[in-house]
Amino acid sequence: MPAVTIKDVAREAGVGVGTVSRVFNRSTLVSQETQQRVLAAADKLGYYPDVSARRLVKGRTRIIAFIERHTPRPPFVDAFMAEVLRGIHSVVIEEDYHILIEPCAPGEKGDRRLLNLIREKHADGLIISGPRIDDPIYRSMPNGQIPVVLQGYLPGEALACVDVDNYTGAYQATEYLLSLGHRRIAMISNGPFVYTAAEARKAGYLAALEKTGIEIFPEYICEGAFSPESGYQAMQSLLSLDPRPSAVFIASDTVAIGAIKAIEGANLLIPEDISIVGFDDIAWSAYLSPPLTTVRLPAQEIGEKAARLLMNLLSDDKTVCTQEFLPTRLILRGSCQPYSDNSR
Amino acid sequence: MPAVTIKDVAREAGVGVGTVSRVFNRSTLVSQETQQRVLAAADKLGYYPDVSARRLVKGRTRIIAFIERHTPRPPFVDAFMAEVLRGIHSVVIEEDYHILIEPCAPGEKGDRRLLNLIREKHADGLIISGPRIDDPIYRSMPNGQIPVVLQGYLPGEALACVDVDNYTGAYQATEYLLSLGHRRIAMISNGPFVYTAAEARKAGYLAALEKTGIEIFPEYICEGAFSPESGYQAMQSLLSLDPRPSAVFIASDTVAIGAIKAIEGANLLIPEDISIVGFDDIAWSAYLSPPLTTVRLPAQEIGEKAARLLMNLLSDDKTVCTQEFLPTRLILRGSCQPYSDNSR
DNA sequence: ATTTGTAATGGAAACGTTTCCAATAAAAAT
DNA sequence: ATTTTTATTGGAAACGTTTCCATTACAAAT
Repeated sequence: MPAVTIKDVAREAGVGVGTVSRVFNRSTLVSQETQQRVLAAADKLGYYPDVSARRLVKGRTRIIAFIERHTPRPPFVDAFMAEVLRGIHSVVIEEDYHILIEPCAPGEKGDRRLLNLIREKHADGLIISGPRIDDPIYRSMPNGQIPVVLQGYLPGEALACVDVDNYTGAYQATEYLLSLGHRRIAMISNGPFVYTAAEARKAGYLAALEKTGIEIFPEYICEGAFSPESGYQAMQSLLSLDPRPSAVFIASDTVAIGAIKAIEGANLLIPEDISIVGFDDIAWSAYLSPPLTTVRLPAQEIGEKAARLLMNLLSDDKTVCTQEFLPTRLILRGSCQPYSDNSR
Repeated sequence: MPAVTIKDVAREAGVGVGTVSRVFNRSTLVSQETQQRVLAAADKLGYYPDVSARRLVKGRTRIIAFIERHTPRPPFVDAFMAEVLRGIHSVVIEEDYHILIEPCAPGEKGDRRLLNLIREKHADGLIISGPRIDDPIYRSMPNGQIPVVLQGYLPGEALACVDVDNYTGAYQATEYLLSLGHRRIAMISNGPFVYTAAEARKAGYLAALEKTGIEIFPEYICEGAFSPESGYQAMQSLLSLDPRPSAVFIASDTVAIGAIKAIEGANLLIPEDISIVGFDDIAWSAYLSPPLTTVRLPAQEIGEKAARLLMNLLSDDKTVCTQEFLPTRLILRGSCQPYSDNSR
């Protein structure tokens, strides 16, 4: 059974192909009566326009690509990413766009895949997630060829982007620990500092300490790697320090879970011996014991904003390339308490 | 700057368009020499074949759609889903396929979206995730129009599918609790029983009990709803029972987290007062306290298998519609202990 | 010398739309 | 009555590929 095309419908309805096309594009310049006839014919024949043909002639795909540009290992794992995706989807669906997901880890292969995506015109626009400071791709990208919005932030690039305000989030978390009287405050990053989010959170942490005039110990700053395991490791090294920190700001709840394990393993109590503030407010955080005080980020909203921005760039190109930073919120739960000298 | 097409390359290289096309399709019937010339010309002009045009003439998109057919609420949230997606991606990328993600919740809108996806030829094949028993869509799907593999299982449908062996997983989990001497074993499902996975896990649980000849209390069977919150609720109702269960099989780690909270809230200890077995082995499970004994499922492998199956269906249509059920593995950790009469 | 076979190539047709231009009919303005 | 405008419509051209068929050149076989 060969596919039924627009010509079949035209013949059936006794009209020209142009008219059929106009009907299906909700063009107003076709009389009520023929419109009925065309629709009836299409229905009878079971006609649906072929999206590939439409794309060819229109030069538009109505597809946006979501580029996962994280390190080779965890492309989709992040529950955060899933929520962002949900946000994106909820807005593009309104405009009848579709989403292509493309994990393109930095490196020869991923770079080529990303570039080809643009050059072969797979999508009309890109949302790039998880940018790294050391990523040279933005320079080699066919310039201005395709609208891009960064989900994240890249200093120095004139790209539209939406991100959570990592700096302020970290600043407030640290400030909160300071307000509880803590002075030996360590930090474990969510991931390597080549990720701008990790860097920004560290900067917020440092700024809060500096403002209070507290000396900064380099050994108090550890690098996580997105996993509980990395948090476990980092916390162990922190616990071996003398004096050990009385509080730790951990820039990822997932990493924090491993860190908590390490603390328990050392027979220390949270928050009695060590206070903890996390970051992300994943679904599980409220159910840890004690419930984790953490920085909540509007994951879905980030996706929505990014998508909305991209939609704007796609419809009228005179849109300026905005940079939006969405506010976080510190969620107080049970993993912190005022400083008291419980350390050795 | 108008896009450079195959004609430009042909002119530049002094050959016909057919030849250029052949070069780019790695056809062997073109001499080494012209091949060089064409490639050089293409490189000079910066030519890349337009994917839409190619799709139109080939009648193939080289896109597969991943259909999220869960209930309206949580389309992407599941970390499990993310891993499956990763598995899918890792195999389709080898064949130069792309992935479209399409949350199509059951209902008028989602149904139409799913159907249009097929009828407008957005993709060559479908992987449908999260099937529900009560989903009528499979009957209204353009029959045999498009290769489909189910990520999950739907009894009675002659569809290719790959799923985890939920039944056996649940059976083994329950059997384990029985072997520890427990007799009052409750269960909380991962989600509503219209989801085949939830149903199968319940069946496995029941079968284990029946085999041991244990009376089944309907009040011991609770319905979760994918969230920690739902687990919290369910466990509270379980704890109010008299006698309360000495062990609970919870068919989702995420749900289990909420349940654990409820147990702690009642000032009971795991595993001293209640033993717990979860399901899924999410990243956090090993870091709970006590570490959660749970049923691990090969999430990524499911994605790989499903994708591989779909690739087969796409390449030669004589492939039979296989049904694969991947084995689970019970991971013993610290949330269970032999039965002792700690209950009131 | 002629025929046959093979490898390489050019170019038209086809894929299924949209869009533009011309044509027609009807209505309005002169 | 004639011209101008407006509302519909038909259909050719275009979008950028692939594929098929015909052609050419040349080697091999007769």
